[in-house]
Amino acid sequence: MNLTPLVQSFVMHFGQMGSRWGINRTVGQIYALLYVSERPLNADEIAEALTFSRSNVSMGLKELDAWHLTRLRHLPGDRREYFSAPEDVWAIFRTLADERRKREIDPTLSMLRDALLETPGTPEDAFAQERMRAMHELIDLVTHWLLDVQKLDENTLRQLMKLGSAAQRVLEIKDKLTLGAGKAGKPGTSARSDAAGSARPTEF
Amino acid sequence: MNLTPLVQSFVMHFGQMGSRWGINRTVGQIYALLYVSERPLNADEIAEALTFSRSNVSMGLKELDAWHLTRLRHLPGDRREYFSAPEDVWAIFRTLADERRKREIDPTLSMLRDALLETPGTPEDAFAQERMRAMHELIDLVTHWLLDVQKLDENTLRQLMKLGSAAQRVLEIKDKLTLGAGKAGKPGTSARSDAAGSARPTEF
DNA sequence: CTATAATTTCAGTAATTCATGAAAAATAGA
DNA sequence: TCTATTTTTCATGAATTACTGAAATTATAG
Repeated sequence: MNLTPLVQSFVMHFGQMGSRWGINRTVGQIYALLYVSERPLNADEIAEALTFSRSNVSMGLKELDAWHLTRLRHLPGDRREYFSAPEDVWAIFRTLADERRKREIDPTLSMLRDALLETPGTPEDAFAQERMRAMHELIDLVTHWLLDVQKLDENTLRQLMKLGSAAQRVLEIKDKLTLGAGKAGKPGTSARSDAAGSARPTEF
Repeated sequence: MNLTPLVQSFVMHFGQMGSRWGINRTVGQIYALLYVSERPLNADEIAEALTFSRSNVSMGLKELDAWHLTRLRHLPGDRREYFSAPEDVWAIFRTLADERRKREIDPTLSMLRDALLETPGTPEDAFAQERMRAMHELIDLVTHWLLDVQKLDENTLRQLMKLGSAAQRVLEIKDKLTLGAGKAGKPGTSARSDAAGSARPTEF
């Protein structure tokens, strides 16, 4: 297995960026290779293509598995394990968002919640707690919003994203429509429209 | 300067999470301390509070400055430099998003753009390039969307986020309104509504 | 301009993370 | 069950990153 220059540069890039993304070179390169491979690869093929030791590849695959970024399958008449990256880029995006949230956000939200339950003993504590409250509110809001957005199907998501900040306009439109709902709006539509002005519903 | 237990645990948490966020312990702790401090602190105070060497604090502050996460000021009659974290959490969020995009996304987008300009020499290259195209399209879409969203003011953003995935409903509402625009819609409003069905506008 | 205080740089060292090969464990066909 | 093959674990060394104290640089008050 020798890689074409195009694949080489893609793989190398993922290796180098790995450190900025919180994964190591090995893991980055393995993922990149699987992502652009048409067929699943076994660990030996990966080790050979990237000139990593077999054990290093094993560690890397384990790490990718922990991120739920690989699919494992067996080919008939071959007892080796074959790995591939899911093809659906939106699904990959969702997985990444989920995992990063779990690892990078949730622990902090949890810590902040605990801190906010404490009774401040000093004026400094009171100030610090107010800062933590502001941080918690923002993270909580953004996190839940992204969670909600993630639940949308690909087409709706595309539509929403192409809309960009024109969503602001949509909010204005919604307000207009809500105002007119008493006269002409449909009940199901107007019932939902109060979400913008009140607390976020726990579930959609 | 000795820290209260509440502030201690906040600072420690940022130190520990630092590695997952791509910053080191020192930088994380310094930022946490500044964030919950009512008044700006000078480097010696930070070094004492966190028991870091003075030079380590200097490095850490330099790093935070590179992230545009600190404000520097001078107090009258004191030639030392005093540091603080901006109070506006939304502004901090924007700054972080900008910096992470610059460091973690832009280089990859650039690499992908270059790769997509190449003429694939083999069937494997053609497949790999198609995968890169899919990745590029997704990252580009999400990145521009977040850029657009970031431009909204705090209140609009709050409103949008509280709306959550009910934004899907808003899209439906918009469609209804757009359909009815020929009869009742205002020109300025309906002119914007086609954004959802066409390419993303380059600027808002 | 000089003296002094404050900050930064940098070389050396400590600590952490990464990668390897050897050995152990697991898996599946015979 | 036994055996051959594949995968994982783990101790060790290599490489990278983080931290320190001393020296150099920069800034300011007089």
